[in-house]
Amino acid sequence: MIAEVIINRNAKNLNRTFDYHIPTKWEDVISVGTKVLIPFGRQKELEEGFVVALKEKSEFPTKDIAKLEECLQEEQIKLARWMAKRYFCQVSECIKLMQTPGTRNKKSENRIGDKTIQVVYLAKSKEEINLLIETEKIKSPKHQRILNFVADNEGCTISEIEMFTEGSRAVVNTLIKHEYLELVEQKIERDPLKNKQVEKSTKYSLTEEQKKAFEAIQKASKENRFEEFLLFGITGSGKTEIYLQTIEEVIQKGKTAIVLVPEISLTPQIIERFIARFGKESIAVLHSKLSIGERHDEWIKIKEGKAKIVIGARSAIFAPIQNLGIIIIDEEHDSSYQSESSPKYQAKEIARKLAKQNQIPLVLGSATPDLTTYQNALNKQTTLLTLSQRANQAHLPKVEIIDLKQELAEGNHSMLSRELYQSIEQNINDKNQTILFLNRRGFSTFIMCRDCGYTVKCKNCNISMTYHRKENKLKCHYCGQESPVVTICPECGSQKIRYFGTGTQKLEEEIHKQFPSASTIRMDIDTVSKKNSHEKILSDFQEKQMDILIGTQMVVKGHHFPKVTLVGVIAADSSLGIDDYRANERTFQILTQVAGRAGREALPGKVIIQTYNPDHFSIQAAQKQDYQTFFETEIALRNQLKYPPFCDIIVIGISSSEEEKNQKIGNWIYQKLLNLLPKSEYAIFKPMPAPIDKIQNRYRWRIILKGNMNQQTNEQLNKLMEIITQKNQKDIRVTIDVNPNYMN
DNA sequence: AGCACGCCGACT
DNA sequence: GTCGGCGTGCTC
Repeated sequence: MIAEVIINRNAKNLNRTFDYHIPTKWEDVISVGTKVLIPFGRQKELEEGFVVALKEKSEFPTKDIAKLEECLQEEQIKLARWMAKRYFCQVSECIKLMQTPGTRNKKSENRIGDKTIQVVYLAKSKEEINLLIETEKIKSPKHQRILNFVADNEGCTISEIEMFTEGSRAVVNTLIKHEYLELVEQKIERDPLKNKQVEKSTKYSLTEEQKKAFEAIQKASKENRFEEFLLFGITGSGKTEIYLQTIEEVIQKGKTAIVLVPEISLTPQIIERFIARFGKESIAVLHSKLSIGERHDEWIKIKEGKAKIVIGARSAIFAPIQNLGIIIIDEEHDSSYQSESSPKYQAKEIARKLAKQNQIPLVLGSATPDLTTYQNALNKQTTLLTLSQRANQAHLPKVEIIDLKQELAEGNHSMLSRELYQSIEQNINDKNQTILFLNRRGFSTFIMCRDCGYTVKCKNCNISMTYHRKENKLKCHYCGQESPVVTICPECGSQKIRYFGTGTQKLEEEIHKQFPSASTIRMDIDTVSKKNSHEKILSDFQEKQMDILIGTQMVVKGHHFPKVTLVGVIAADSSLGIDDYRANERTFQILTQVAGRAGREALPGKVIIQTYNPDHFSIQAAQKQDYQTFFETEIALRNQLKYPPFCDIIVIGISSSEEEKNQKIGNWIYQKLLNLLPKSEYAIFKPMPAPIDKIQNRYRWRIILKGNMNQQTNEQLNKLMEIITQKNQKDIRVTIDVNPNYMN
């Protein structure tokens, strides 16, 4: 017997199968999905691969498979191969998502910089790492950077740290390998749910609406058939209770469940509700803040069938769960379900595929559904289940829109309108809590010379630098580059360098100036990057009764503060001006969510939205919490301009370190596309520089296609990619993105 | 990706 | 003559 094997490494020209002979003793053991070690080329070490097909004969002289290891399911291999075509990536990249974290061959692991990073490292503490750096066992600055980064991420207690270091740079690596093995044997105790002691909760009785929704899902589940549901309910309408009761039924049938939640709202509160109902033994949690080791343990817990419910972010859809009974995707409109790095998969799509395969229901929940999802519901492809009442009878907050143009005209140049100022003051006096939302981090968002118009940009990226007051540095939010503060114009020598634009840091400072007695806490990427700090900020805010929480997107998702009665949106326009077909949708969604944060219990809530576009329909609809009107206006626009769901936007991105190369290959691809695709079905736009035309010293061009991404086109684009890979122009990278999250 | 081969210039 | 730097091409 011959096995077709895919090498477990993501090099473009290895994205194909190789034939290997299966020794007779293993003929019964090896099947599609088995992980094998094989001799490859002239390499001394065995290479890791996956069997993706079996056959009788090969046209090549074959080598023998040398070793077997744990395996994936045939279905998973099929899914990976399908994904590679669908999302224009390597099969091995997709398989990577399905493997137990931490078990992957070192050689095939991530790359940082341009050298292969190889060794897995476990250290007991940050001190230990510092010692390694001091004693010069770790020399290169890259090592140091990685170590610092990892140590920071993991916190500095007895924790396990993954570290990758270059090739066979001997000393460090042997040392590291040695300790790795030792510590694996010790099996450090780790449990992401360790601190969760929650009292058992019981079912709530459902309202009529909830009951109807519950029963509809229940019916599909009982009949063992695929059906997609949109559970459309405003904040507080009791979606979670429906999830819980549906899952309970599924588990009673002896089946299991996957619950996807946006990364950012995978908060203790959500997890606690599940633990309270089902107990923590039967729950596995997967999210990006877990260390590799913790993730590994959760994965094993699922694989061994101990966990019946998987709660996790996007990638949890690949959890190795058996006997799946339902998939639930909460906040289904959230952009984090689409991966932004390769493989650029959409978790909703994968979920749909799995649900069909297993003949089980798929439940999408949202208060502000994705336009495409709602359109599907209207077309009856998806069953619409509406929850129109707030279950706890809390009132909808009062939402006011403040016109900042008018504020300016009346001489108020501060970032707080008079109305918002007074409301905050009132709220502080009443000892109630306030959330202020501003979707820009840092202090000042751009820096310009008043005399010559020069703006300070990142030297690697064509992007304005953001001033961070706390570190007193300029930072590039794309590549992380830092540079010292500029006071004299590098172009004309003028001293009239001015800092414009407001970020969360400046807002916090301003609040301190205006309300010196108020206690504030800030939450954005800069303050939550450390493990558990997200959790800590939220609990500090709640328990220490702080007056004001200032933050970006992440303050608006999935938590529940009974004492927050005022929410202020500092600049509702920040997401409107972007050249992106989803700008209106994003604005509406985020404003609606923000509004949902205020007044969730006995206390009435108030929301103040400051904007320069008070008449914009996204903002108007958000004020009234009126999804219908928003949907009707926006869907008409999409139809008129031929944007999704009426069409797919296919972005072919080209990047290289020399702009001329982009232009050249761009024109070549453009010509190919003109020949390949039927003119009547596709609008093909000429190659052009991308809106952000340089990131990390790479120039970026793109070609935009509008049309339906059908199977035929998909195949043709895959063929095109193959030709491009074969031409193998080093330094040039070509990517294909279908309906990307961000058009930059 | 990794590894060898081969071409060419530099140097004991 | 031979050592090593890098560009090229192949791996079942």
